[in-house]
Amino acid sequence: MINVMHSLSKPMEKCLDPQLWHACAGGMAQIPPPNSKVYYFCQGHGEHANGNVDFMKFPRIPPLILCRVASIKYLADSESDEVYAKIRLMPLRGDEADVCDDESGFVGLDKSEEREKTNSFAKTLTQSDANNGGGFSVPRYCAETIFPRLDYCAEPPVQTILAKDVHGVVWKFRHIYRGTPRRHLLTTGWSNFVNQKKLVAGDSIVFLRAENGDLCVGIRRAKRGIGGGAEVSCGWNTGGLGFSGFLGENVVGLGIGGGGGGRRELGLKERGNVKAEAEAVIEAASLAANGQPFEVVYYPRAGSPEFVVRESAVKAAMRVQWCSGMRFKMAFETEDSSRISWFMGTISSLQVDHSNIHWPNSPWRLLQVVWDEPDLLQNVKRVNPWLVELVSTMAMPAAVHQVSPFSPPRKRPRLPQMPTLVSNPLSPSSPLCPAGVQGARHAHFQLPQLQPFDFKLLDYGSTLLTQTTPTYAAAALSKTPMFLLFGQPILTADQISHTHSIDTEPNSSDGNQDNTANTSNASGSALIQNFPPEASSDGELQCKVFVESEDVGRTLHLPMLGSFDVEQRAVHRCSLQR
Amino acid sequence: MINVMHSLSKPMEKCLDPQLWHACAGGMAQIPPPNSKVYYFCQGHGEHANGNVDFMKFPRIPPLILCRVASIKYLADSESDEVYAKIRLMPLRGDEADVCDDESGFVGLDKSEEREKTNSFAKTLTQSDANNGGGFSVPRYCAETIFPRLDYCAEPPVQTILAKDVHGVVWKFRHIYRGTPRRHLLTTGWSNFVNQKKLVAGDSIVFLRAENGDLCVGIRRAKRGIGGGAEVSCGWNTGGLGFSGFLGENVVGLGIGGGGGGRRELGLKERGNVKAEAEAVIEAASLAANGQPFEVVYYPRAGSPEFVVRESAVKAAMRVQWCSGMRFKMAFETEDSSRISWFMGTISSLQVDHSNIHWPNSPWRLLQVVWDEPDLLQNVKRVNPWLVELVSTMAMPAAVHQVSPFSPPRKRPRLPQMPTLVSNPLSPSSPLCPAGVQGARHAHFQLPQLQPFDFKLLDYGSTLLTQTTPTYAAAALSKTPMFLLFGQPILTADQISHTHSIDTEPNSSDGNQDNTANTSNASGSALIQNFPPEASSDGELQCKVFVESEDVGRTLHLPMLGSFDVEQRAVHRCSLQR
DNA sequence: ATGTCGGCGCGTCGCCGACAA
DNA sequence: TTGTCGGCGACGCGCCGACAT
Repeated sequence: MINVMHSLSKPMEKCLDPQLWHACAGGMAQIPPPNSKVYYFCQGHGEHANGNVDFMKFPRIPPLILCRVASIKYLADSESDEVYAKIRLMPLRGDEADVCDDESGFVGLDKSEEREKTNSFAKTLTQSDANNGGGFSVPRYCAETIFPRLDYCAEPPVQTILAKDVHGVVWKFRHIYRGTPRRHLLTTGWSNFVNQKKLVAGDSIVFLRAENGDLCVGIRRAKRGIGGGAEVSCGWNTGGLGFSGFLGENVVGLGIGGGGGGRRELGLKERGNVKAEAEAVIEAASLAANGQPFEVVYYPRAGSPEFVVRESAVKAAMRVQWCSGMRFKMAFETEDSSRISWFMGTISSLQVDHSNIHWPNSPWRLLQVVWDEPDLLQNVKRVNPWLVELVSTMAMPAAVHQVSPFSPPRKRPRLPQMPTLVSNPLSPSSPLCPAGVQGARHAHFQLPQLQPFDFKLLDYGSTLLTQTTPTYAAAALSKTPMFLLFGQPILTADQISHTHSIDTEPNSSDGNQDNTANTSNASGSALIQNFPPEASSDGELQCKVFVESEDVGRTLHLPMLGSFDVEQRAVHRCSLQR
Repeated sequence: MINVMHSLSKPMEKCLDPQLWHACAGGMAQIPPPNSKVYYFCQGHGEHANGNVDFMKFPRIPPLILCRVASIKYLADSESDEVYAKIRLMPLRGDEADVCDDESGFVGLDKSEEREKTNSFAKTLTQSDANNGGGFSVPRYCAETIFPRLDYCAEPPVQTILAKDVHGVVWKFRHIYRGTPRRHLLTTGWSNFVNQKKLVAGDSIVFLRAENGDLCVGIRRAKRGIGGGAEVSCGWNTGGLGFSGFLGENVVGLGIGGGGGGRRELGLKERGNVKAEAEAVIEAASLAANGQPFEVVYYPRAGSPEFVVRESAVKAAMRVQWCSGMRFKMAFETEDSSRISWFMGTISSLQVDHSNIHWPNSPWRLLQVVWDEPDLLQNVKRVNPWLVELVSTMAMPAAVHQVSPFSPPRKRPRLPQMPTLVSNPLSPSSPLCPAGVQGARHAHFQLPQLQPFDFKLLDYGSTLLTQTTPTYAAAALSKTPMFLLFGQPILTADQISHTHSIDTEPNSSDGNQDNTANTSNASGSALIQNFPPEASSDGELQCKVFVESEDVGRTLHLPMLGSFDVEQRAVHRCSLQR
C-alpha cells in the first residue's frame, strides 16, 4: 500500500583517479590540462550526432572557438564503466586570446615516458578469456609487474587478488600459476566479473597498480559498430578530444542516465537519442558563440572526432604550408585498442567538406589523404591537420612522381593517382584552365557576412586541382590579402612576398621553390565562393571569384582567371573542365 | 576503427490490446474514455515527484483544470512490462465546460460485469513459484478457463502453452497435470520466464485469453516500497488516474528510457530523476493552465494518486455535504493486487493539506478519515472525496457517539476519538472559542490574488475542529458569499439560505438540522487565511479572517469570531485553544 | 608465452511425488 | 485445492592439464 520512490535524483559525480582514467581511455586519449587554451570545434562536436546537427539554422555559430579549459572531471559511466570526462570551457574574448598559454603541466603520458611509466597493463580478451565458465590467461608481464608478488614456493603458487574498479567496487580473483607449461591464470571470480561487466571477446581489461599500491581494474569496450561510413580520427600527440552529445549539469532536460542494461551483446551505452544530442551540441555551440562558459563531455573512444584541441597544436598545424604530395604519418589505435600504430600516407589535396559548406573556412578535416595501406583505413579520407606528422618538412608538389623515400616497411605506398593530372600553372593551355574570365565585371552583390572568428587561422592551405579530386579552393579573406594560385598553395601576401615577386609589392627574391615559381600578381582581398562539382553542368566545375573593393583602381591578376581591373566589387566566374 | 551509433532514437509506441492492459493494470485502474470530461489535478500530479514540485513558484497554476480526454494510448514499459497509458488532455474553456459529457462508452469493467467477463486470471507468485528452478502452480480455475483445453487422456496430461507478453513476444511453457493429488503446473520455460522478467515472490502474473483465442501473459509487479509516508488512494469507480512524471513526446529532454536492467531485486523502473519529473509536472500544469493541450502518463500502480478524474465523479462528490462522522466505504486493492477490498471508515474532518497551503481551496484529499481497521491503512489519512462511497446519506455530526449501524463485519469500528471535543457552536464558552475578536479592525492588507479556476466547485465542504485533528478551515471566496461556521460545514450563502436564518437575507426556515442549528449572520465574502498549528505559539491555533470590502457598512457576524462592522477590508485574528 | 581444447567434477537448476495446510 | 519440501537427475559452469601455435 506504500509507494516510496527511491530517487537517485542527482547521481554523485565521483571522480576517478586520473591515472586509472587514462589507463582505461587508452593511449590516444589526451586531455588538455586545466587553464590551457584550446579550440572548440562545433563542427566536430556535431559530427557524431548522426549528422543531424543542422548548423545552417544557426548562422552565428563559428566553426571553431578559442577557449580556456576551466575544469576537468574524470568520470566513469555507472553502467558500462566507460570512462569519460566533463570539460568546462570558457570562451576567450579577443583581448584574452593573446595571453600566452601555459604549456607546462600537460596531463597525459609523454611519449618518452610512456614505456617507463607503465604501471598499467591492458589486454584484449580472447575467446577463451571471455568464454562462459572460463578463466583468464594473465600475460606474464602483467602478472609480474602489476599483480602483487606471488609466492612461487607454494605448489601450486596461488593467491587472492583484490582489484578496485572505476567505481571503487572491489573484485576478488583467484590468481594461480599452473599448467604445463606454467602460466598465470585468473580463475575463481573471473567468470563473475565477465558476466557482471558484460564483457565479450574483443573487449579489453586494464590492470593498474595505483601509486598507493592498490590494484585497480578497468575495462575498455571494443567498438561494436559494424558497417562503414564514419571517419576515424585520433587524438594522439594533440590533446584532441572525442565526441559527446551531452552538456553539463545545469542544462535543461538532458539526463545522462538511461540506456544500457541490455543483453551481453549490448555492451555500449546508447547515449540518449540523436535528437537530444544534436540539441546539446547546438546549445553548447550557442553558449560558446556567445562567450558563455559551457561544458562538454568527452568519450575517449577511438573513432570519435576530437573537437577540443589544444590551441598550440592547431596553430602549429596551421603554420605548415600543406601541399599535395606531402608525406605524413598519423597515429591510430589498433583494432583491439591495445597498441598504437603509425600509418603513412600522402596528402592528395586540401578540401572543404561538402557537408560543411556552411563553414568553408574551417580547418576541420582539411587534409584529404591517401594511405599507403588503404585497406585498413578505407573510411579515413579526410583528417585534421593537427593529427598528422610530416615525415618530411619539404613539400614536393611537383615531385609526386618520384617514389617517396619514406616507403612503408611492408609494402610500397600506393600513391595518389593524380600525378599526371597536376596542372602546370605556367601553361595557360592546361585543360584545367578556362579560356578566359567569364561573368560580369561590375555585378553588384552582397558579400556574405563574415564570421567573427579568428581568420588568422586561415593562413594555412594549399590546394591542387586534380581530376580525381576536383577541389574547389575556398578562402574567406578578411583583412589579410590573399593570393590565389590554382594548382598552387593559397598563400597570404605576406607569405608570398618572400617567395614570389608581386606586382604591388615587388620583391627581389624570385622564389626558392622553382617548381612552383609562378608569380602571381594580386592585391586586395578575394573571396572565392565555390560551386560544388555536383552543381556544375555539362562537366564543368564552376567557382565565383568575388573581389573586395578596397583596392579599387588596381589591376588584379589572378592566375588561371586572367587579369582585370578592380573597379568596385566584382564577381568573376571561372569554369573548370572536368 | 568504426564507430556507428545505433540509436533507437524514437522507440515505437506499440499500443497494447486494451483488454490485456486492463488485466495487467488491475481492477482499480479506470481510464476515462476518449472525449469524456475530466478534472486534471496538478496537485495530485505533483504529489509523487517526492514533493519536490514547488507550485509556489507558479502562482498561476490552479489546483484543478477541466479537460476533455483527447486520446489514450495503452502502452507497456519495454523493460519492466509495466503498463501505463499516455493520455492527451485538452483543457476546456469556460464556454466549453458546460457541454454535456457523454457518459456512454465508459471503458473498463462495469462492476456487475466484472465477474462474468473474467477471461483473465491473475495470481500472485508464491515463494515456490518464484523460486529459482521451480515451477508454477497453476490454479485449477486458470488452467481450466484460460489455458487451452488439456487432453486428460494422456498420461500424464501435458501440453505446450504459448503466451504472448505485452510486447507481443511469445513465451513457451510446458503445462502438465500431475502429482498426487493431481494439479496443474507450468514447468519447462517457467524458470526462464521468471528470470527474464525478473519476477519475485509477490509479483503477479496475469493470463488472459484474448478474443481471437490467443493466450496472453502480463505481469504486475508488487509494490517494492518499504517504509511509510506516502498516502494511498485508489481509482475504483471513479475513472481516477495515477501518477506520472512524464510528459508527452514533444517535450524537451525527458527521455522515458533508462533505469532498469539491474538485479532481480530491482524490478521496478526508476523513473528518471525527481527533478525532471517535477519539471514535467510543472510543464504539464503550465500548459494546462494556459489552455494548451498536454499529455500525461498514467501508471496504474496502486498507491499512485489519481490526478485525472472524471468530471462527473468529482461533481457528484462535491454535491455531497460532507460532514464529520459520516460513514463510508472505500475500495482498495489487496496487498497482492489480486483482489479488491472495501474498507469502512468515518470522516473525522475536512481539511486542507498542510503541504498545499498554496491551494487552500482544492478538494484534493479533502476528507480526513479514520478507518475501522486502522492497522491496515495506517498511512491513509486523507482521501479524495470522489473515492469514497457513503454508506449512509444521513450525516450525523452530533451523533458520533452512537455506534455506527454500519459496523464492519470483522470487528467493531474504531471510532474517531473526537466526540467529546466537538464544540457546541451555541456555547460561546466552548474551549475552542476564543474570548473575543483580536487584531486590528482596520488593518490594510492586500488580498491574495484569487485564482481564476472554477470556484463553483467549492460549494462543498464541512469542517469540524477537534483536538486530535486541529483543523483550520480555509475558504477562498470569490464571488460567492460564504459563511463560516466553526464546527459546522462551510456553506455558501445560497446553501445556508435554505437552512439558516441570515441577517441580511432573512429566511423563514429555521434550519432542518437542529443539531447544527446555529444561525450564522454574515454577508459579503470572507477569506480565512490559516496559520498551521505548527505556527501557533503556546498551544493556540490562530487564523486570520480577511473580509472583503464589498459589504462595507454592514455588520458581519461570524460565529466564534463575534460581530464587527465591515468598514473596508479588515483582518480579524482568531485564536483557538488547543 | 599463451590460446584453445577436451576432460571432468560439482553445484545448482529444475522436474518429480509426498505431504500438509 | 495448492503451497512447500526433499529427492534426484542432468546440465553446464568452471577448474584442470594437454597440446599447438
